Amino acid sequence: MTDTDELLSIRAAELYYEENKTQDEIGTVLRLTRWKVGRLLAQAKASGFIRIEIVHPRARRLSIERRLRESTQLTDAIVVSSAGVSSDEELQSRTAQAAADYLTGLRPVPRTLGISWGRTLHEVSLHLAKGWANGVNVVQINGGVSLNRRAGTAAATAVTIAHKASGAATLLPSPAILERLDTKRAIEADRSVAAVLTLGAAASAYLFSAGQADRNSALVDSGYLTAEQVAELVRKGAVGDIVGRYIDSAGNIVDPELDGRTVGIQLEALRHAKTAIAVIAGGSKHSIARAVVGSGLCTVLVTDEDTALAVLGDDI
Amino acid sequence: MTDTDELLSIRAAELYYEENKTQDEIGTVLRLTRWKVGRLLAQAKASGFIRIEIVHPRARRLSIERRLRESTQLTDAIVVSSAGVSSDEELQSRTAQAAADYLTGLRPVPRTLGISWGRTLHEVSLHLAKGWANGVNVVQINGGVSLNRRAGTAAATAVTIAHKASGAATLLPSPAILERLDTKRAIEADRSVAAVLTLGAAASAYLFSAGQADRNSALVDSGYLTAEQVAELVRKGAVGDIVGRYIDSAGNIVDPELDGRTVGIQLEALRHAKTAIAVIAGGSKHSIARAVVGSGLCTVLVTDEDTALAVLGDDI
DNA sequence: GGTGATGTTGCTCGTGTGAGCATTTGCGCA
DNA sequence: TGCGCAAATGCTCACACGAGCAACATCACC
Repeated sequence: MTDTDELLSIRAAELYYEENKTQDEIGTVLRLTRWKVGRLLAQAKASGFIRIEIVHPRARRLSIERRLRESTQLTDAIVVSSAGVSSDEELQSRTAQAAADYLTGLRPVPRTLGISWGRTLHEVSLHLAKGWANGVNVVQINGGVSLNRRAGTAAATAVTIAHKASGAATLLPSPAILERLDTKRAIEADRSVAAVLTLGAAASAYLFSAGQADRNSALVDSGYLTAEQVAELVRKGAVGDIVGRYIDSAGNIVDPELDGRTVGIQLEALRHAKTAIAVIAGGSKHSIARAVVGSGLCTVLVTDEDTALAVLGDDI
Repeated sequence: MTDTDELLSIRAAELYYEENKTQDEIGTVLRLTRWKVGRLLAQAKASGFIRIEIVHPRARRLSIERRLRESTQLTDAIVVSSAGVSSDEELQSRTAQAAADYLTGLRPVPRTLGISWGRTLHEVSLHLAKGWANGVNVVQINGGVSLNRRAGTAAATAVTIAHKASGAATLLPSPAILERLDTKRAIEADRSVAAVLTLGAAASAYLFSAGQADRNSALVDSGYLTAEQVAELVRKGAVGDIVGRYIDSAGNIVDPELDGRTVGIQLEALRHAKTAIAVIAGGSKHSIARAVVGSGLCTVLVTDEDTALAVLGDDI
């Protein structure tokens, strides 16, 4: 009997959702009472036969957001739908848009916003509307001025975000990673750098992205690391980087020596921050997203549906 | 204003469809009146942002079926949903199932059912339930007894369909295509063959599939044609075959000489039949499906969603 | 075969929602 | 500035629908 009922529920669902018939009409067609039809439809829904998707670049997955808030220590989660998305680029664009939206609606409005840099953050800056806030000062929290032709992207990101909020941008005039520890100590000791780091460590909110640990990493692209060095980090357990610092799946620094040569705020500053917004999207960033959320590096996660499910452990 | 409205309609849709909130509740959250929310939802639906799919192996696409009935001369159309289908095999299986269902529900129950043979038809025979009808006699309408190890599939199909309907199967003891015209004439003249052909030409209903014109054709597979011969047929405009006869996109015989050596009922028998059910599924059969429907070779089409859209000319 | 437990069916009632209409708002144009 | 038109808004009404309940069928078990 259950088998016939299942088939009937499908026939009913077709008439209900595709043909917009009333349950009563469906009852007439299928020779059922109107209540039976209602129950069949409820059954079809409960069995997951009815899939309702909101196909729109700005659609979100509220149910996943709720699950994230409930099963992690995140105070907030923004999950963009991946319905109808083919490319990773589109996914990143959607996520960046969502991050811009979130930032715009953030209350209280941060006085100082600490930001990292990268493709994702840059896209966020472009998606922000002019006047998204009034008087937010932006400060870079990790090094990374131009080593290559990508010149100025990091700076442009900070300046754009600040400019669109009628605020000022404070840049961190330092490479991301230095070759020698004492050089790093020296540059950190420099007043112009130290002041920025102090400012960054005391920001009222943070906005940062994450990099995956592979040859496509932004740090490799920018010339701070070689593909081989990253491969070695992966061998040591690295899943990706946050503000230039490589972490393993437990959120721990993978290579203390390398980390010592990395310029930027400490991860602890993020861990203790009241508002730390991580923007992470794309299939290659599932592991790092998991590590970031799992180890409490952010209070807010802005991501795509698939990454969110990976964080929740729903994928296999 | 339209832009904000679009965004609002998405937010409303999320709350309505994902969170099962009432329009009134949504109004409270978004600071809108309950009527505005209703209008936003209607707008979201009208704009196609809300996609409702019935994910089930036996789900059909009634709207496409209706369009087919309206814009072609088909008396009936069965279109199975391709939602959640990954492989062509699954699509064919779903379509075969639907064909079996249709045949079971066919009224008046045919006294004699003319059938072709092939992978698809064989699958239909397997999907038919025992006792799907009572006393239907099955007759093969085109030649094709075993030339290779696939031995007996054609016969098995006919016998299975007949057996499950407590009827008898009449096999056509002839190859599909003969090498010489006079051999074909001779075999046709043989009483045992002629009787079957006469019976087949007078069947009360037909059930047949179609083959695509490429190297994967069943006729190539069975050894009746070489891949080169098929390629030559394609050059002449062939899009596929029906009951062993290759036709072009207009439904005309492509190669009269070859057709003269093909044993089976004439296409005209199908064109004039009261009930001619074509079962055609899979991405490679779009053209042949189009040709069959366009040239009136069937009165009923059982197919998959994508093929149906191709027949309607919705693809590009 | 009787009896209780469980699931199914038919129904009442209240609520959510869409159609249709009155009213207001916004906007172009004189 | 004022007028007229169109679009958006607020509302009434009717109705489709789900929750909850009573009656009934079904089945296991004594």
